[in-house]
Amino acid sequence: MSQTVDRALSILPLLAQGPADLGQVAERLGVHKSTALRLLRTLHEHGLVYRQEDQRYRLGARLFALAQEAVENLDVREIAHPHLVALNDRCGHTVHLAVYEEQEVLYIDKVESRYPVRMYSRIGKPVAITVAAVAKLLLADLTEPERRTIAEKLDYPMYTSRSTPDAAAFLKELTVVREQGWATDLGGHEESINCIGAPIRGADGRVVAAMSVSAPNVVVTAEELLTLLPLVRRTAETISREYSGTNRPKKV
Amino acid sequence: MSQTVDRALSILPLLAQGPADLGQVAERLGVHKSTALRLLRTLHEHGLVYRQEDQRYRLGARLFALAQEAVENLDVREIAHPHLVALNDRCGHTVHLAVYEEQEVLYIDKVESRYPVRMYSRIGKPVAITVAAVAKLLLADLTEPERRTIAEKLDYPMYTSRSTPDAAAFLKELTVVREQGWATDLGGHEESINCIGAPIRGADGRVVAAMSVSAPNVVVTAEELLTLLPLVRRTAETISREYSGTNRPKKV
DNA sequence: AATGGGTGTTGCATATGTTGCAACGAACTT
DNA sequence: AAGTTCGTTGCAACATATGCAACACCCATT
Repeated sequence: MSQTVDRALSILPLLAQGPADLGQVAERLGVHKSTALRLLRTLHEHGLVYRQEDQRYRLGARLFALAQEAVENLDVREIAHPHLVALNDRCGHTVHLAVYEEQEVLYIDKVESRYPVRMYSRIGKPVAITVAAVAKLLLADLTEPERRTIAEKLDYPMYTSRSTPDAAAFLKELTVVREQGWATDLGGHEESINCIGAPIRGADGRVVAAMSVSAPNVVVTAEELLTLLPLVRRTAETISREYSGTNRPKKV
Repeated sequence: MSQTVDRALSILPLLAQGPADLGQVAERLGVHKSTALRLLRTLHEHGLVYRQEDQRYRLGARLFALAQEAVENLDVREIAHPHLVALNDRCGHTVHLAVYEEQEVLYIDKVESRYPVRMYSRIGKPVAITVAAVAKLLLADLTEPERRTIAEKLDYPMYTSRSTPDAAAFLKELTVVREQGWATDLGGHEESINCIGAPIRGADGRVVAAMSVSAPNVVVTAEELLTLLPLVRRTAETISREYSGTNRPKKV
Protein backbone atom coordinates (compact mmCIF):
# COMPACT_ATOMS: atom_id res chain seq x y z
CA MET A 1 0.00 0.00 0.00
CA SER A 2 1.23 3.44 -0.88
CA GLN A 3 1.60 5.90 1.93
CA THR A 4 1.55 9.02 -0.21
CA VAL A 5 -1.56 8.03 -2.08
CA ASP A 6 -3.14 6.92 1.16
CA ARG A 7 -2.64 10.35 2.64
CA ALA A 8 -3.88 12.10 -0.45
CA LEU A 9 -7.05 10.06 -0.57
CA SER A 10 -7.68 10.64 3.11
CA ILE A 11 -8.17 14.26 2.23
CA LEU A 12 -11.28 13.53 0.21
CA PRO A 13 -13.63 12.32 2.98
CA LEU A 14 -12.21 15.08 5.11
CA LEU A 15 -13.28 17.71 2.59
CA ALA A 16 -16.60 15.99 2.06
CA GLN A 17 -17.59 17.26 5.48
CA GLY A 18 -17.05 20.80 4.35
CA PRO A 19 -14.40 23.18 3.05
CA ALA A 20 -11.10 23.39 4.91
CA ASP A 21 -7.95 25.47 4.61
CA LEU A 22 -4.40 24.23 4.25
CA GLY A 23 -3.63 24.31 7.95
CA GLN A 24 -6.67 22.28 8.87
CA VAL A 25 -5.95 19.67 6.24
CA ALA A 26 -2.32 19.35 7.35
CA GLU A 27 -3.32 19.04 10.97
CA ARG A 28 -5.99 16.43 10.41
CA LEU A 29 -3.64 14.42 8.20
CA GLY A 30 -0.85 14.71 10.72
CA VAL A 31 1.67 16.00 8.20
CA HIS A 32 3.59 19.17 7.55
CA LYS A 33 1.81 21.99 5.79
CA SER A 34 4.10 21.83 2.80
CA THR A 35 3.29 18.16 2.36
CA ALA A 36 -0.42 18.79 2.53
CA LEU A 37 0.00 21.58 0.00
CA ARG A 38 1.62 19.31 -2.55
CA LEU A 39 -1.00 16.63 -2.09
CA LEU A 40 -3.78 19.14 -2.49
CA ARG A 41 -2.13 20.52 -5.58
CA THR A 42 -2.05 17.10 -7.15
CA LEU A 43 -5.68 16.49 -6.28
CA HIS A 44 -6.46 19.88 -7.72
CA GLU A 45 -4.77 19.12 -11.01
CA HIS A 46 -6.99 16.11 -11.36
CA GLY A 47 -10.04 18.19 -10.60
CA LEU A 48 -10.96 16.23 -7.50
CA VAL A 49 -10.46 19.26 -5.34
CA TYR A 50 -11.51 22.82 -5.96
CA ARG A 51 -10.16 25.96 -4.50
CA GLN A 52 -12.79 28.51 -3.72
CA GLU A 53 -12.25 32.25 -3.59
CA ASP A 54 -11.43 32.31 0.10
CA GLN A 55 -8.60 29.90 -0.73
CA ARG A 56 -10.18 27.06 1.15
CA TYR A 57 -10.43 23.71 -0.53
CA ARG A 58 -13.52 21.65 -1.20
CA LEU A 59 -14.37 18.67 -3.36
CA GLY A 60 -14.26 19.37 -7.07
CA ALA A 61 -16.32 18.90 -10.15
CA ARG A 62 -14.57 15.93 -11.67
CA LEU A 63 -15.66 13.85 -8.72
CA PHE A 64 -19.23 14.20 -9.88
CA ALA A 65 -18.33 13.50 -13.46
CA LEU A 66 -16.48 10.35 -12.41
CA ALA A 67 -19.30 9.08 -10.23
CA GLN A 68 -21.55 9.83 -13.15
CA GLU A 69 -19.58 7.89 -15.72
CA ALA A 70 -19.15 5.03 -13.31
CA VAL A 71 -22.84 4.60 -12.67
CA GLU A 72 -23.64 4.78 -16.34
CA ASN A 73 -21.30 1.92 -17.08
CA LEU A 74 -23.02 -0.50 -14.75
CA ASP A 75 -24.68 -2.96 -17.06
CA VAL A 76 -27.37 -4.06 -14.61
CA ARG A 77 -28.51 -0.51 -14.42
CA GLU A 78 -28.63 -0.11 -18.15
CA ILE A 79 -30.72 -3.22 -18.62
CA ALA A 80 -33.01 -2.54 -15.70
CA HIS A 81 -33.76 1.11 -16.39
CA PRO A 82 -36.51 0.80 -19.02
CA HIS A 83 -38.26 -1.82 -16.90
CA LEU A 84 -38.16 0.43 -13.88
CA VAL A 85 -39.68 3.24 -15.90
CA ALA A 86 -42.38 0.91 -17.18
CA LEU A 87 -43.17 -0.17 -13.63
CA ASN A 88 -43.37 3.44 -12.56
CA ASP A 89 -45.77 4.10 -15.43
CA ARG A 90 -48.08 1.41 -14.18
CA CYS A 91 -48.08 2.13 -10.46
CA GLY A 92 -46.88 5.71 -10.20
CA HIS A 93 -44.69 5.19 -7.15
CA THR A 94 -40.98 5.72 -6.60
CA VAL A 95 -38.88 2.85 -7.95
CA HIS A 96 -35.32 2.17 -6.75
CA LEU A 97 -32.49 -0.02 -7.94
CA ALA A 98 -29.64 -0.84 -5.55
CA VAL A 99 -26.48 -2.92 -5.39
CA TYR A 100 -24.30 -4.24 -2.59
CA GLU A 101 -20.66 -3.33 -2.58
CA GLU A 102 -18.03 -3.45 0.10
CA GLN A 103 -20.30 -3.56 3.12
CA GLU A 104 -22.57 -0.91 1.73
CA VAL A 105 -25.84 -0.88 -0.12
CA LEU A 106 -26.42 2.00 -2.47
CA TYR A 107 -28.97 3.22 -4.93
CA ILE A 108 -27.79 3.22 -8.50
CA ASP A 109 -31.03 4.22 -10.14
CA LYS A 110 -34.31 5.82 -9.25
CA VAL A 111 -37.53 6.72 -10.99
CA GLU A 112 -39.41 9.42 -9.16
CA SER A 113 -42.95 9.04 -7.94
CA ARG A 114 -45.62 10.74 -9.99
CA TYR A 115 -47.41 11.70 -6.82
CA PRO A 116 -46.71 15.07 -5.28
CA VAL A 117 -45.56 13.56 -1.98
CA ARG A 118 -42.14 12.09 -2.55
CA MET A 119 -39.61 10.39 -0.39
CA TYR A 120 -36.15 11.75 0.00
CA SER A 121 -33.42 9.66 -1.53
CA ARG A 122 -30.74 10.13 -4.08
CA ILE A 123 -28.64 8.04 -6.36
CA GLY A 124 -25.33 7.29 -4.70
CA LYS A 125 -26.70 7.71 -1.25
CA PRO A 126 -25.88 4.82 1.04
CA VAL A 127 -29.04 3.02 2.08
CA ALA A 128 -30.22 2.47 5.64
CA ILE A 129 -28.83 -1.03 5.55
CA THR A 130 -30.63 -2.55 8.51
CA VAL A 131 -34.15 -1.70 7.41
CA ALA A 132 -34.39 -1.08 3.66
CA ALA A 133 -36.08 -3.77 1.60
CA VAL A 134 -33.34 -3.69 -1.03
CA ALA A 135 -30.65 -4.06 1.62
CA LYS A 136 -32.34 -7.13 3.08
CA LEU A 137 -32.54 -8.70 -0.35
CA LEU A 138 -28.90 -8.09 -1.15
CA LEU A 139 -27.57 -9.22 2.20
CA ALA A 140 -29.87 -12.24 2.36
CA ASP A 141 -28.04 -13.70 -0.61
CA LEU A 142 -24.63 -13.74 1.08
CA THR A 143 -23.37 -16.91 2.73
CA GLU A 144 -24.32 -17.57 6.32
CA PRO A 145 -20.90 -16.64 7.81
CA GLU A 146 -20.79 -13.45 5.72
CA ARG A 147 -24.23 -12.42 6.91
CA ARG A 148 -23.22 -13.12 10.47
CA THR A 149 -20.02 -11.08 10.25
CA ILE A 150 -21.76 -8.11 8.73
CA ALA A 151 -24.77 -8.27 11.01
CA GLU A 152 -22.49 -8.07 14.00
CA LYS A 153 -20.53 -5.14 12.66
CA LEU A 154 -23.58 -3.01 11.96
CA ASP A 155 -25.25 -0.39 14.06
CA TYR A 156 -28.97 -0.68 14.52
CA PRO A 157 -30.36 2.84 14.75
CA MET A 158 -34.03 2.97 15.73
CA TYR A 159 -35.30 5.28 13.01
CA THR A 160 -38.81 4.32 14.09
CA SER A 161 -40.38 1.85 16.50
CA ARG A 162 -40.47 -0.69 13.69
CA SER A 163 -36.77 -0.51 12.82
CA THR A 164 -34.72 -3.68 13.09
CA PRO A 165 -33.50 -3.57 16.71
CA ASP A 166 -30.41 -5.81 16.72
CA ALA A 167 -28.25 -8.34 14.91
CA ALA A 168 -30.36 -11.33 15.95
CA ALA A 169 -33.56 -9.81 14.57
CA PHE A 170 -31.75 -8.79 11.43
CA LEU A 171 -30.35 -12.26 10.75
CA LYS A 172 -33.75 -13.77 11.32
CA GLU A 173 -35.31 -11.31 8.90
CA LEU A 174 -32.66 -12.14 6.32
CA THR A 175 -33.52 -15.82 6.57
CA VAL A 176 -37.18 -15.04 5.96
CA VAL A 177 -36.32 -12.84 2.99
CA ARG A 178 -34.00 -15.48 1.60
CA GLU A 179 -36.74 -18.08 1.67
CA GLN A 180 -39.64 -16.05 0.38
CA GLY A 181 -37.70 -14.30 -2.33
CA TRP A 182 -38.98 -10.82 -1.63
CA ALA A 183 -38.73 -8.23 1.11
CA THR A 184 -40.57 -5.35 2.71
CA ASP A 185 -39.83 -2.32 4.78
CA LEU A 186 -43.00 -1.27 6.52
CA GLY A 187 -42.26 2.01 8.20
CA GLY A 188 -38.87 0.85 9.41
CA HIS A 189 -36.98 3.83 8.07
CA GLU A 190 -39.57 6.54 8.05
CA GLU A 191 -42.80 6.05 9.92
CA SER A 192 -45.02 6.85 6.96
CA ILE A 193 -43.20 5.08 4.17
CA ASN A 194 -43.56 1.49 3.05
CA CYS A 195 -41.51 -0.44 0.51
CA ILE A 196 -41.69 -3.78 -1.22
CA GLY A 197 -38.75 -5.23 -3.09
CA ALA A 198 -37.56 -8.13 -5.19
CA PRO A 199 -34.12 -9.47 -6.16
CA ILE A 200 -32.47 -9.40 -9.56
CA ARG A 201 -30.34 -12.47 -10.22
CA GLY A 202 -27.50 -13.23 -12.59
CA ALA A 203 -27.10 -16.35 -14.69
CA ASP A 204 -25.72 -18.28 -11.73
CA GLY A 205 -28.70 -17.42 -9.57
CA ARG A 206 -26.82 -15.05 -7.31
CA VAL A 207 -28.43 -11.73 -6.45
CA VAL A 208 -26.69 -8.94 -8.36
CA ALA A 209 -29.09 -6.11 -7.56
CA ALA A 210 -32.39 -5.41 -5.90
CA MET A 211 -35.32 -3.24 -6.80
CA SER A 212 -38.11 -1.77 -4.72
CA VAL A 213 -41.27 0.27 -4.90
CA SER A 214 -41.82 2.85 -2.18
CA ALA A 215 -44.90 4.82 -1.29
CA PRO A 216 -45.99 6.94 1.65
CA ASN A 217 -49.03 5.99 3.75
CA VAL A 218 -50.89 9.05 2.63
CA VAL A 219 -50.98 7.74 -0.94
CA VAL A 220 -51.58 4.02 -0.44
CA THR A 221 -51.80 1.82 2.63
CA ALA A 222 -49.32 -0.96 3.22
CA GLU A 223 -51.97 -3.51 2.24
CA GLU A 224 -52.61 -1.79 -1.09
CA LEU A 225 -48.91 -1.59 -1.75
CA LEU A 226 -48.59 -5.32 -1.15
CA THR A 227 -51.03 -6.02 -3.96
CA LEU A 228 -48.30 -4.76 -6.27
CA LEU A 229 -45.97 -7.52 -5.14
CA PRO A 230 -46.67 -9.88 -8.07
CA LEU A 231 -46.00 -7.06 -10.50
CA VAL A 232 -42.75 -6.13 -8.80
CA ARG A 233 -41.57 -9.72 -8.72
CA ARG A 234 -42.44 -10.23 -12.36
CA THR A 235 -40.49 -7.11 -13.29
CA ALA A 236 -37.47 -8.29 -11.31
CA GLU A 237 -37.63 -11.66 -13.02
CA THR A 238 -37.85 -10.09 -16.45
CA ILE A 239 -34.77 -8.01 -15.70
CA SER A 240 -32.99 -11.08 -14.32
CA ARG A 241 -33.67 -13.04 -17.48
CA GLU A 242 -32.49 -10.26 -19.70
CA TYR A 243 -29.39 -9.68 -17.60
CA SER A 244 -28.51 -13.37 -17.51
CA GLY A 245 -28.97 -13.59 -21.24
CA THR A 246 -26.66 -10.77 -22.23
CA ASN A 247 -24.25 -11.64 -19.50
CA ARG A 248 -24.02 -15.32 -20.34
CA PRO A 249 -20.34 -15.55 -21.37
CA LYS A 250 -18.44 -16.23 -18.16
CA LYS A 251 -15.14 -14.88 -19.31
CA VAL A 252 -15.17 -11.42 -20.76
CA MET B 1 3.26 17.81 -7.41
CA SER B 2 3.38 14.24 -6.29
CA GLN B 3 4.17 11.63 -8.88
CA THR B 4 2.74 8.67 -6.99
CA VAL B 5 -0.56 10.39 -6.31
CA ASP B 6 -0.63 11.66 -9.85
CA ARG B 7 -0.36 8.14 -11.20
CA ALA B 8 -2.92 6.79 -8.79
CA LEU B 9 -5.45 9.45 -9.72
CA SER B 10 -4.88 8.87 -13.39
CA ILE B 11 -6.35 5.44 -12.88
CA LEU B 12 -9.76 6.85 -12.06
CA PRO B 13 -10.70 8.41 -15.41
CA LEU B 14 -9.22 5.34 -17.01
CA LEU B 15 -11.59 3.09 -15.12
CA ALA B 16 -14.47 5.44 -15.73
CA GLN B 17 -14.44 4.26 -19.31
CA GLY B 18 -15.07 0.72 -18.18
CA PRO B 19 -13.57 -2.10 -16.12
CA ALA B 20 -9.96 -3.03 -16.71
CA ASP B 21 -7.59 -5.70 -15.39
CA LEU B 22 -4.23 -5.16 -13.77
CA GLY B 23 -2.24 -5.55 -16.95
CA GLN B 24 -4.30 -2.99 -18.83
CA VAL B 25 -4.02 -0.49 -16.03
CA ALA B 26 -0.26 -0.94 -15.80
CA GLU B 27 0.14 -0.59 -19.53
CA ARG B 28 -1.96 2.52 -19.85
CA LEU B 29 -0.17 4.10 -16.92
CA GLY B 30 3.21 3.16 -18.31
CA VAL B 31 4.38 1.51 -15.09
CA HIS B 32 5.28 -1.95 -13.93
CA LYS B 33 2.46 -4.30 -12.98
CA SER B 34 3.57 -4.45 -9.37
CA THR B 35 3.42 -0.68 -9.14
CA ALA B 36 -0.07 -0.58 -10.60
CA LEU B 37 -1.11 -3.28 -8.17
CA ARG B 38 -0.04 -1.26 -5.17
CA LEU B 39 -1.76 1.87 -6.42
CA LEU B 40 -4.96 -0.04 -7.11
CA ARG B 41 -4.79 -1.58 -3.67
CA THR B 42 -4.58 1.82 -2.06
CA LEU B 43 -7.48 3.11 -4.12
CA HIS B 44 -9.36 -0.01 -3.17
CA GLU B 45 -8.82 0.52 0.55
CA HIS B 46 -10.37 3.93 0.20
CA GLY B 47 -13.32 2.46 -1.64
CA LEU B 48 -12.69 4.45 -4.80
CA VAL B 49 -12.08 1.31 -6.75
CA TYR B 50 -13.95 -1.95 -6.66
CA ARG B 51 -12.85 -5.37 -7.66
CA GLN B 52 -15.51 -7.38 -9.39
CA GLU B 53 -15.70 -11.15 -9.44
CA ASP B 54 -13.69 -11.52 -12.62
CA GLN B 55 -10.92 -9.68 -10.77
CA ARG B 56 -11.15 -6.66 -13.00
CA TYR B 57 -11.29 -3.25 -11.40
CA ARG B 58 -13.93 -0.60 -11.77
CA LEU B 59 -14.87 2.59 -9.97
CA GLY B 60 -16.17 2.03 -6.48
CA ALA B 61 -19.01 2.96 -4.24
CA ARG B 62 -17.38 5.57 -2.08
CA LEU B 63 -17.00 7.75 -5.13
CA PHE B 64 -20.77 8.17 -5.17
CA ALA B 65 -20.94 8.72 -1.46
CA LEU B 66 -18.26 11.42 -1.70
CA ALA B 67 -19.89 13.21 -4.60
CA GLN B 68 -23.09 12.93 -2.64
CA GLU B 69 -21.78 14.52 0.54
CA ALA B 70 -20.03 17.19 -1.44
CA VAL B 71 -23.11 18.27 -3.34
CA GLU B 72 -25.14 18.38 -0.16
CA ASN B 73 -22.70 20.75 1.43
CA LEU B 74 -22.96 23.36 -1.28
CA ASP B 75 -24.74 26.21 0.40
CA VAL B 76 -26.25 27.68 -2.76
CA ARG B 77 -27.89 24.38 -3.42
CA GLU B 78 -29.27 24.12 0.08
CA ILE B 79 -30.80 27.56 -0.07
CA ALA B 80 -32.12 27.19 -3.58
CA HIS B 81 -33.68 23.76 -3.28
CA PRO B 82 -37.02 24.62 -1.67
CA HIS B 83 -37.51 27.43 -4.17
CA LEU B 84 -36.84 25.10 -7.07
CA VAL B 85 -39.40 22.67 -5.72
CA ALA B 86 -41.92 25.47 -5.32
CA LEU B 87 -41.32 26.55 -8.91
CA ASN B 88 -41.80 22.99 -10.10
CA ASP B 89 -45.05 22.84 -8.16
CA ARG B 90 -46.33 25.86 -10.02
CA CYS B 91 -45.27 25.04 -13.56
CA GLY B 92 -44.69 21.28 -13.50
CA HIS B 93 -41.57 21.33 -15.67
CA THR B 94 -38.04 20.16 -15.02
CA VAL B 95 -36.02 22.66 -12.99
CA HIS B 96 -32.21 22.69 -12.96
CA LEU B 97 -29.58 24.39 -10.86
CA ALA B 98 -26.01 24.64 -12.17
CA VAL B 99 -22.65 26.12 -11.25
CA TYR B 100 -19.48 26.95 -13.15
CA GLU B 101 -16.23 25.43 -12.00
CA GLU B 102 -12.88 24.99 -13.67
CA GLN B 103 -14.01 25.41 -17.26
CA GLU B 104 -17.05 23.24 -16.75
CA VAL B 105 -20.71 23.85 -16.06
CA LEU B 106 -22.49 21.18 -14.10
CA TYR B 107 -25.88 20.51 -12.65
CA ILE B 108 -25.95 20.42 -8.89
CA ASP B 109 -29.67 20.03 -8.42
CA LYS B 110 -32.70 19.01 -10.37
CA VAL B 111 -36.41 18.72 -9.78
CA GLU B 112 -38.05 16.32 -12.21
CA SER B 113 -40.88 17.27 -14.49
CA ARG B 114 -44.32 16.14 -13.45
CA TYR B 115 -45.14 15.40 -17.07
CA PRO B 116 -44.57 11.90 -18.39
CA VAL B 117 -42.20 13.09 -21.11
CA ARG B 118 -38.95 13.96 -19.43
CA MET B 119 -35.62 15.15 -20.60
CA TYR B 120 -32.47 13.22 -19.89
CA SER B 121 -30.07 14.84 -17.50
CA ARG B 122 -28.49 14.02 -14.22
CA ILE B 123 -26.91 15.77 -11.33
CA GLY B 124 -23.16 15.88 -11.79
CA LYS B 125 -23.39 15.57 -15.52
CA PRO B 126 -21.38 18.23 -17.34
CA VAL B 127 -23.66 20.51 -19.30
CA ALA B 128 -23.52 21.14 -23.03
CA ILE B 129 -21.64 24.35 -22.39
CA THR B 130 -22.11 26.06 -25.73
CA VAL B 131 -25.89 25.85 -25.85
CA ALA B 132 -27.43 25.40 -22.39
CA ALA B 133 -29.18 28.41 -20.92
CA VAL B 134 -27.50 27.93 -17.55
CA ALA B 135 -24.07 27.75 -19.18
CA LYS B 136 -24.64 31.01 -21.03
CA LEU B 137 -25.66 32.71 -17.80
CA LEU B 138 -22.63 31.50 -15.87
CA LEU B 139 -20.13 32.29 -18.59
CA ALA B 140 -21.69 35.65 -19.41
CA ASP B 141 -20.69 36.86 -15.97
CA LEU B 142 -16.98 36.27 -16.47
CA THR B 143 -14.71 39.12 -17.54
CA GLU B 144 -14.33 39.82 -21.23
CA PRO B 145 -10.84 38.26 -21.56
CA GLU B 146 -11.94 35.17 -19.65
CA ARG B 147 -14.96 34.72 -21.89
CA ARG B 148 -12.75 35.12 -24.93
CA THR B 149 -10.20 32.56 -23.74
CA ILE B 150 -12.84 29.99 -22.95
CA ALA B 151 -14.86 30.60 -26.08
CA GLU B 152 -11.80 29.91 -28.18
CA LYS B 153 -10.93 26.75 -26.34
CA LEU B 154 -14.36 25.20 -26.73
CA ASP B 155 -15.69 22.85 -29.33
CA TYR B 156 -18.97 23.76 -30.98
CA PRO B 157 -20.79 20.52 -31.72
CA MET B 158 -23.90 20.99 -33.84
CA TYR B 159 -26.36 19.04 -31.74
CA THR B 160 -29.11 20.56 -33.86
CA SER B 161 -29.37 23.17 -36.58
CA ARG B 162 -29.94 25.76 -33.87
CA SER B 163 -26.79 24.99 -31.85
CA THR B 164 -24.24 27.75 -31.36
CA PRO B 165 -21.97 27.33 -34.40
CA ASP B 166 -18.71 28.98 -33.35
CA ALA B 167 -16.83 31.16 -30.88
CA ALA B 168 -17.94 34.43 -32.45
CA ALA B 169 -21.62 33.54 -32.24
CA PHE B 170 -21.13 32.31 -28.70
CA LEU B 171 -19.44 35.50 -27.51
CA LYS B 172 -22.16 37.56 -29.11
CA GLU B 173 -24.80 35.46 -27.38
CA LEU B 174 -23.02 35.90 -24.05
CA THR B 175 -23.11 39.67 -24.47
CA VAL B 176 -26.84 39.55 -25.09
CA VAL B 177 -27.40 37.33 -22.07
CA ARG B 178 -25.22 39.57 -19.93
CA GLU B 179 -27.29 42.61 -20.82
CA GLN B 180 -30.76 41.16 -20.61
CA GLY B 181 -30.13 39.18 -17.43
CA TRP B 182 -31.70 35.93 -18.63
CA ALA B 183 -31.04 33.27 -21.20
CA THR B 184 -32.74 30.71 -23.39
CA ASP B 185 -31.90 27.54 -25.21
CA LEU B 186 -34.48 26.99 -27.92
CA GLY B 187 -33.81 23.57 -29.36
CA GLY B 188 -30.07 24.12 -29.36
CA HIS B 189 -29.27 20.91 -27.58
CA GLU B 190 -32.15 18.67 -28.47
CA GLU B 191 -34.47 19.66 -31.25
CA SER B 192 -37.63 19.32 -29.21
CA ILE B 193 -36.51 20.83 -25.90
CA ASN B 194 -36.58 24.48 -24.86
CA CYS B 195 -35.17 26.10 -21.74
CA ILE B 196 -35.31 29.47 -20.08
CA GLY B 197 -32.93 30.46 -17.32
CA ALA B 198 -32.00 33.17 -14.86
CA PRO B 199 -28.87 33.91 -12.81
CA ILE B 200 -28.45 33.67 -9.04
CA ARG B 201 -26.15 36.34 -7.65
CA GLY B 202 -24.11 36.66 -4.48
CA ALA B 203 -23.87 39.74 -2.27
CA ASP B 204 -21.28 41.31 -4.57
CA GLY B 205 -23.53 40.90 -7.60
CA ARG B 206 -21.47 38.17 -9.19
CA VAL B 207 -23.27 35.17 -10.61
CA VAL B 208 -22.75 32.17 -8.33
CA ALA B 209 -25.22 29.79 -9.94
CA ALA B 210 -27.88 29.63 -12.60
CA MET B 211 -31.28 28.01 -12.77
CA SER B 212 -33.46 27.00 -15.66
CA VAL B 213 -36.82 25.53 -16.57
CA SER B 214 -36.90 23.00 -19.40
CA ALA B 215 -39.82 21.55 -21.29
CA PRO B 216 -40.27 19.58 -24.49
CA ASN B 217 -42.25 20.97 -27.42
CA VAL B 218 -44.87 18.30 -27.03
CA VAL B 219 -45.86 19.71 -23.65
CA VAL B 220 -45.62 23.46 -24.21
CA THR B 221 -44.47 25.58 -27.13
CA ALA B 222 -41.49 27.87 -26.80
CA GLU B 223 -43.83 30.87 -26.66
CA GLU B 224 -45.79 29.39 -23.79
CA LEU B 225 -42.58 28.57 -21.97
CA LEU B 226 -41.45 32.17 -22.33
CA THR B 227 -44.50 33.36 -20.44
CA LEU B 228 -42.92 31.72 -17.40
CA LEU B 229 -39.90 34.00 -17.64
CA PRO B 230 -41.08 36.54 -15.05
CA LEU B 231 -41.75 33.73 -12.61
CA VAL B 232 -38.33 32.19 -13.18
CA ARG B 233 -36.59 35.53 -12.78
CA ARG B 234 -38.47 36.30 -9.60
CA THR B 235 -37.50 32.91 -8.18
CA ALA B 236 -33.85 33.49 -9.04
CA GLU B 237 -33.96 36.89 -7.39
CA THR B 238 -35.54 35.47 -4.26
CA ILE B 239 -32.79 32.88 -4.02
CA SER B 240 -30.16 35.55 -4.66
CA ARG B 241 -31.48 37.69 -1.84
CA GLU B 242 -31.57 34.82 0.57
CA TYR B 243 -28.12 33.66 -0.45
CA SER B 244 -26.61 37.13 -0.13
CA GLY B 245 -28.21 37.54 3.24
CA THR B 246 -26.86 34.43 4.89
CA ASN B 247 -23.58 34.68 3.11
CA ARG B 248 -22.91 38.26 4.08
CA PRO B 249 -19.73 37.88 6.20
CA LYS B 250 -16.83 38.15 3.78
CA LYS B 251 -14.31 36.33 5.86
CA VAL B 252 -15.30 32.95 7.20
C1' DA C 1 3.74 53.70 9.79
C1' DA C 2 5.29 50.07 11.97
C1' DT C 3 4.50 45.72 14.24
C1' DG C 4 2.70 41.24 14.84
C1' DG C 5 0.04 37.10 13.97
C1' DG C 6 -2.02 34.66 10.53
C1' DT C 7 -1.92 32.66 6.12
C1' DG C 8 0.22 30.07 1.84
C1' DT C 9 4.57 29.22 -0.62
C1' DT C 10 9.49 27.82 -2.02
C1' DG C 11 14.36 25.49 -1.96
C1' DC C 12 16.88 22.16 -0.09
C1' DA C 13 19.26 18.02 2.19
C1' DT C 14 17.95 13.83 4.29
C1' DA C 15 16.02 9.40 4.41
C1' DT C 16 11.92 7.38 3.59
C1' DG C 17 9.00 5.29 0.55
C1' DT C 18 8.39 3.78 -4.09
C1' DT C 19 9.99 1.43 -8.05
C1' DG C 20 11.11 -2.41 -11.30
C1' DC C 21 12.96 -6.75 -11.32
C1' DA C 22 12.77 -11.62 -11.10
C1' DA C 23 10.76 -15.46 -9.23
C1' DC C 24 6.61 -17.81 -7.52
C1' DG C 25 1.82 -19.56 -7.52
C1' DA C 26 -2.66 -20.26 -9.27
C1' DA C 27 -5.98 -20.86 -12.77
C1' DC C 28 -7.01 -22.03 -17.16
C1' DT C 29 -5.65 -24.08 -22.27
C1' DT C 30 -3.56 -27.02 -25.23
C1' DA D 1 1.47 -32.80 -18.14
C1' DA D 2 3.44 -28.95 -20.22
C1' DG D 3 2.50 -24.30 -21.41
C1' DT D 4 -0.02 -19.72 -21.03
C1' DT D 5 -1.53 -15.91 -18.75
C1' DC D 6 -2.54 -13.44 -14.86
C1' DG D 7 -1.95 -11.73 -10.03
C1' DT D 8 1.19 -11.63 -6.19
C1' DT D 9 5.52 -11.18 -3.11
C1' DG D 10 10.44 -9.95 -1.34
C1' DC D 11 14.17 -7.32 -2.10
C1' DA D 12 17.87 -4.01 -3.32
C1' DA D 13 18.61 0.44 -5.72
C1' DC D 14 17.08 4.50 -6.54
C1' DA D 15 14.02 8.22 -7.02
C1' DT D 16 10.78 10.82 -4.50
C1' DA D 17 8.31 12.60 -0.84
C1' DT D 18 9.20 14.66 3.51
C1' DG D 19 9.95 18.24 7.22
C1' DC D 20 12.46 22.10 8.11
C1' DA D 21 13.36 26.89 7.97
C1' DA D 22 12.97 31.03 5.67
C1' DC D 23 10.23 33.91 2.89
C1' DA D 24 6.19 36.52 1.06
C1' DC D 25 1.88 38.13 1.72
C1' DC D 26 -2.43 39.95 3.75
C1' DC D 27 -4.92 41.85 7.37
C1' DA D 28 -5.58 43.65 11.92
C1' DT D 29 -3.74 46.08 15.68
C1' DT D 30 -0.91 49.53 18.05
